[in-house]
Amino acid sequence: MASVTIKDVAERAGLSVATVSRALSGRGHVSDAARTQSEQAARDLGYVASYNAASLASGRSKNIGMVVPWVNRWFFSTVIETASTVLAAEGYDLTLYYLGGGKRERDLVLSDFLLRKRIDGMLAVALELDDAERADLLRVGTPIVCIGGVIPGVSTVSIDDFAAARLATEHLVALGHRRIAHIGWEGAGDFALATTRQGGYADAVRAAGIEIVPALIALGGFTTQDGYAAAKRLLADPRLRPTAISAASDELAIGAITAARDLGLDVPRDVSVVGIDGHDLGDVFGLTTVDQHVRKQATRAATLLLRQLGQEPDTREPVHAEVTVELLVRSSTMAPRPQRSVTG
Amino acid sequence: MASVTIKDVAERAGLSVATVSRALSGRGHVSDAARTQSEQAARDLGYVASYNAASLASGRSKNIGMVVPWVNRWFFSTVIETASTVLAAEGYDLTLYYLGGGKRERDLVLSDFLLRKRIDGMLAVALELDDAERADLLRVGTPIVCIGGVIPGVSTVSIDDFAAARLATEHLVALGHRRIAHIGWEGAGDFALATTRQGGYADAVRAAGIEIVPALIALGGFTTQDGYAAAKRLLADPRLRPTAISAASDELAIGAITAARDLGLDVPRDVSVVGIDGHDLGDVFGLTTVDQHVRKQATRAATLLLRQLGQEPDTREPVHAEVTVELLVRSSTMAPRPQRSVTG
DNA sequence: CTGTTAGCGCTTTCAA
DNA sequence: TTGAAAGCGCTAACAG
Repeated sequence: MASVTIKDVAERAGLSVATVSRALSGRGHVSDAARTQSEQAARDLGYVASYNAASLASGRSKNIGMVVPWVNRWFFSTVIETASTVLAAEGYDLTLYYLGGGKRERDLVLSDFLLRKRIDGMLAVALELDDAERADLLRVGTPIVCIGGVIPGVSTVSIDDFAAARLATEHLVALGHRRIAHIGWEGAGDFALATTRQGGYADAVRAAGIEIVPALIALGGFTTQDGYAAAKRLLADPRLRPTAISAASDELAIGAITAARDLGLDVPRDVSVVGIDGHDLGDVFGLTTVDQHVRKQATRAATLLLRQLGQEPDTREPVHAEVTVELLVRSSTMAPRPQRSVTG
Repeated sequence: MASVTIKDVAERAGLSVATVSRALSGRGHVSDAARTQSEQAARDLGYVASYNAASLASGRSKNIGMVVPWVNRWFFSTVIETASTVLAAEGYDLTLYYLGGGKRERDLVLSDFLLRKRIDGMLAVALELDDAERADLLRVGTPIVCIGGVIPGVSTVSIDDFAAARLATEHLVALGHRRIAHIGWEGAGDFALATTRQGGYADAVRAAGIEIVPALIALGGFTTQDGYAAAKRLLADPRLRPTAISAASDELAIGAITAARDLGLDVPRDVSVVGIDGHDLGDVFGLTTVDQHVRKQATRAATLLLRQLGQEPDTREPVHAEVTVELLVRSSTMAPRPQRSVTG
């Protein structure tokens, strides 16, 4: 337990503590001899530097904080895995701040945990802040990179949600669908409709000269279960019965496919379903989707954050990187069957 | 940036640094007056203690390390969310060590990251170690609690995997099934068959006087895709065609259900499927399963770890807590239809 | 290139 | 109950 310190290494190597520190950390110039001896001594003793001491002295903690509203959803767990891998390769730890609890937990994380100088930078995943929270965070001065959501004034990696949903919906329109439902969630912020997936759906529908039917828009949660419930409502009601569903995420879409099957409907013969994500399970469900290249987004975000850490605080500038999405056609979409009558 | 230190708080409160430290951390006795003043001054100044400095001085870091082989699988993400919530409530951060990369990343985590005195304790999720790795970890002396897997000599929260799989399979046997397939993965360790889900399956089958057909046992990966592929193989081959499938996890089971549907088979009329987990999606798929109460397991594990941190190092003793599983019957299982002929 | 010397911000004896 | 003082283990000027 009385762990071996840098002092022990220095003694064994016959060097000063400072030289060993330089040799092992790679900061400052050291002779090859000194480096070799230091490394040898460290290895002999099984020396592992204390992060805390190093952090305290240097102000750098080699730790990134990641704030997530969920872990148990594909987008988030994929971002976590990817970012973790990228960061670990550069010697960074990843401390996870899960906002899943209530308002109190959230406040605690935002006001306390993140300020304790434990992290060098922060990856904010789909984090929506009010003005006060945002101001608080910015004041701290730690570099932040957002992914899956935008915080004004902060570096961001994202896709064009509006365009992604429009693309998905346009695919349905191009196949000849006219009664297209949307399953999604409420957008946040003032310009929600202009920037969100719901907005993209509406835009594509309108552009096709189709009237928007509010009853065909089901806004709710994010989970597969929510998608299942929404689709069941939509598809079971003979007055609504869409020929296609444009879902705001693959999880919602998979729920919709399952609901359709449970109603005895064939996908895509009776109803087409398209999602957004590029979910790993898309293959199994034959899901046509708009791939948002999540791993690429996460890699970019982590890389960007790392780069900002390397820059002087005052040279850091908010960067916006947008990843291009891609339509991935599988077997959950096709042209609608000719309908006898359509009840509006 | 020039952040406010405990010294600033002490000055404003008109107290010594030592007293403020005691007041704010709750260690040692302080008068009510001193406590109130310290807290007030801290609030006024927006003081947040530096974890690093506190850690260095006290040896406690208020940080738990969690080692996971996956994030993007239900069991793991659920454990992460649950443990994170429990730990945060006690003021602990959670640093995630994802072992997803290759052998090199794994070694790095096990030999470096975990030894840097950044964590007070460790939650090891389904971590399988060889003897050398185990010895290394134990030598460090940080309290460890395992979940979803056992490390000899280390505190563990788990279920009885063997019994869970036997229960699932017995349920099929009781319904009258005789051709029961198993989809799972290779067990590790010497006593694999005696302690794993595959073993439990085999035991139930044998106990029913049914001969074990190796071709009905599909061992492979852990994902829904793997379950899908395995089931498709099993169900498409007329020489094999089981009337029921006992899957080692709900994800495999969901894959199996999807495969069955794609083959035009009705679940449960044509084939029954049972899983193990209590997956959130079980409802949507009507999946009969053996609920292993993951959130309860995770809560126990986190609580147990916290308790061990409170004990003197030499009073700590490995504890084994076993959570009871429960059969949850939904609509993916039923009695087999009378068969004309069975080709063996 | 290397050693000496101060701390980093906090906790914790030890006296008072 | 409180304060003074001595570190925790490391890094970062500053000389040499």
